[in-house]
Amino acid sequence: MVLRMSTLFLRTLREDPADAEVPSHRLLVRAGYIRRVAPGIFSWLPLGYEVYRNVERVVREEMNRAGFQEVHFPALIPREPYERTGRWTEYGDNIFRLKDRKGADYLLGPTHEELFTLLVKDLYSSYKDLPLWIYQIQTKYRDEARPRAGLLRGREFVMKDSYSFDVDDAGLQRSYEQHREAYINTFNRLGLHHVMVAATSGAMGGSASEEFLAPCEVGEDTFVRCTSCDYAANVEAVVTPVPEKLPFDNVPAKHVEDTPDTPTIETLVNLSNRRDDLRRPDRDWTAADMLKNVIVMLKHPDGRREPLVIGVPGDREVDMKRLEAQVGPAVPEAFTDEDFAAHPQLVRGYIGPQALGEASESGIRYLVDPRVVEGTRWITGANEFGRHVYDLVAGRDFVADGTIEAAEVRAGDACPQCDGTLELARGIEIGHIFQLGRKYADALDLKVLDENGKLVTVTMGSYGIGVSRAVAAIAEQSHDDLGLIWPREVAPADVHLVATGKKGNEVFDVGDRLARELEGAGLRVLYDDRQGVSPGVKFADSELIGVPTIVVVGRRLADGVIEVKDRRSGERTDVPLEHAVSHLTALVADGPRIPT
RNA sequence: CGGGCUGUGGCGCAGUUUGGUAGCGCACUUGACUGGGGGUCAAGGGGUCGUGGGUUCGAAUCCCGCCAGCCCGACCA
Repeated sequence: MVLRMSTLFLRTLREDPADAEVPSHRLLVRAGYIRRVAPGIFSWLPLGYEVYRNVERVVREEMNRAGFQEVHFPALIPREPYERTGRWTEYGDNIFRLKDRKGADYLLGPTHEELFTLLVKDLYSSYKDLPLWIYQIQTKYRDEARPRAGLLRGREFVMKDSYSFDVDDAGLQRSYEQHREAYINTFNRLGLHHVMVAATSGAMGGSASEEFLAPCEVGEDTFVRCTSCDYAANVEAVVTPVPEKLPFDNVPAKHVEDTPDTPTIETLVNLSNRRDDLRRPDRDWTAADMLKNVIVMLKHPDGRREPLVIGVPGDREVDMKRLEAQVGPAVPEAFTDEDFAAHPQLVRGYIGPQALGEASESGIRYLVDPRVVEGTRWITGANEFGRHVYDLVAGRDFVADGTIEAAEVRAGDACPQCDGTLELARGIEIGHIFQLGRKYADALDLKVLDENGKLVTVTMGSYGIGVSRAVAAIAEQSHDDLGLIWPREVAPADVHLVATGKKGNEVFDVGDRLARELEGAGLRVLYDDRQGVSPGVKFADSELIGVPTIVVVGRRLADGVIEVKDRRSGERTDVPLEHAVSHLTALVADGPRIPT
C-alpha cells in the first residue's frame, strides 16, 4: 500500500480547532483523522479510518484467537425485546428512539444483551451446546446528555461486545477469566497501558465486574491503586478496611452540651477545643471525631421515596457517585425543605443517631461508614437545635442498621488488602467485563436442559471494548507537543516517506522508486510526494501525523544516504540508499503486514 | 437539567462598548522567486455576520425571542 500525499484526501490544520480541549481530540482533528458532524458524532477520514481498522483488526484477531465467534446484529432494533427486560424504560432519555411508517417503536441499539440472549434461545436448548462465546463489532448509539472530548464520549461509537453462555457458575467463572485473558492480550497489542480495577456493575446488573482503564489525566473514571500491593479499584468499588472493635470501658457516659453557633463541622471542632468543659485531655478534637449524618431521599424505580441517613466521619464528604453505586437502582436525591417539614424529628444540622434507625421512633434507615465500628467514640448532633452529644459510643449508645461504602475515598487511605496506602489516578474506560448472571436469561426465559433432563436457566457474561474510544485512548497516551505517535500495530502506515527538494529534483524519482520497493516488501507507505511544498511543512506534517518511522529522501541523497527518523525517540540514522529496503523491512518486522 | 462562555469565508480570530454597508492570519487558485523546519512577493476566488422579529435613513454592532456549539457540574455499561 502506498498513500500518496499529493492526492490523499487530507488537510492538516496549523491551529487547534476551538472546540477541542483534550489532546486526542485536538490532534486527531488537526492531523486530518476525523471531522465532527454533530456533537458526539464523527466522520473518519482516510488516515483515521486506517487506524480505526487496525484497532478493530487487532480486537477481532484476539477474540478469534481466544475462541470467540463473530456474529453481527442490526443497530436498528424493535422495541419488544427491550420492553421485556425493562430497559426500554430504564434507559430513559439515553436511547435514540424512532418510529417506522406504521408507528411502531424502534431504537438504535445502545448495547445488545437482549438480542444475543434471544438468538441463543432461538437456536440452543441443551447443555451440550454450552459454553458458547459470541461477539460482534457494532456501532452503538446512546443519546448522551453531554458528549465530550471528541471520540472519548460520543453518541455514536463502535464497540466490540461479547457474551458468554454457561450452564453453571463455575462455567461462567471460566468464561469470564478467558475473556480477561483475551483483553489483556488485546490491549497489550494495541500498545495501551492499562490497569484492571474492581468495578461496580451499575445498571447492567450482575455480580463481579472489572474495568480496564487506560491511565490518563483526561480520563473520566477515578480509580485507586495500592502503592505496595496489586489492589486496584474504581473509586465506586473501593472497599474500606474495617478497623478492630475498640474497648470503651473508660469512655465517659454520653452527655448533651449546648453548642451555639456550630452549624458546620469546623465550627464544632473549634468550639470543642476552645471550651475547657469540652476539651479532650489527651489531644485536640479533630473533624474525624465528629460523626456527620447526611440525609438523602432515595427514589426507587417504583416511585417510592425513602429517607436514608448516612453517618460518616466528619473529615469526609459523602461521595454521591459511590452512594449511587451502593443504593442502585434507587437514585439518591436531595432532602428538601418539605421533606424536613414532614420529619420534624430531624433537626437540620443537628441530626444524631439516637433518633435514627429502623427500630427507632422515626423508622428512618441509618447506615454508617465501615469506620464507625463498635467502640468508636463520637461527637454528633443531639437532634436539637444548637446542641450536640459528646462521647456517644457506637455499639453502646447507638446501633446503626448497617454499613455503607459511601464516604469519599482519599489518597493515603488504607488498602483493604495489605498494610499499604492507596493513591488516586484517572483513567479512560476501554474495557469492561461483567458476570451478568441470570438477569437477562431470566427476563427472556433462556433455559437449557441439563444432563439430568432438568430445565436450568443459563448464566451469562457480558464483555465490552470501546473500539473507537480505544483510538482516542491510544492518541491520549501516545503523543507529544508536535503531534501523534502511533504504536506500530495501529499506525496508519509503517513508514512515512518524505521526499524533499526542488521541483523535478531526482529526490522525487528516488522517492517514487523507494515507495514502490517498500510496498513490494510488504510495507505500508505514506509517501509525501508533494512538489513545491517546503521541507518545514513536510516535516511538521510527518510529526503531526505520527507514523512511527519517518524516512527523508532529500539533501543527503547527494551522499547516497537516506535519513531514518524514529518518531518517538527522535533518533536519526543515515542509511545508504541501497540498504534502505532491507533496513526498513527489518525495522518494522514486529509490526503488522498488509492483511492477507 | 443548572452554571459559564461562544456563534463573523474551510480553520483560528478581530470588528460589537461608540450603528455608516465586513477585515486579519492560516488554508485555497494563478505567476515568479525560494528549496532542510509551517519561506517571500504579486494578483485572485470564497462570507445568508447562527436564526426570526423589532428600532433606525442605515444593524455584525442596539432591543426582544429562538436555535446551536463548547466547557464545568448533574447524568452516563
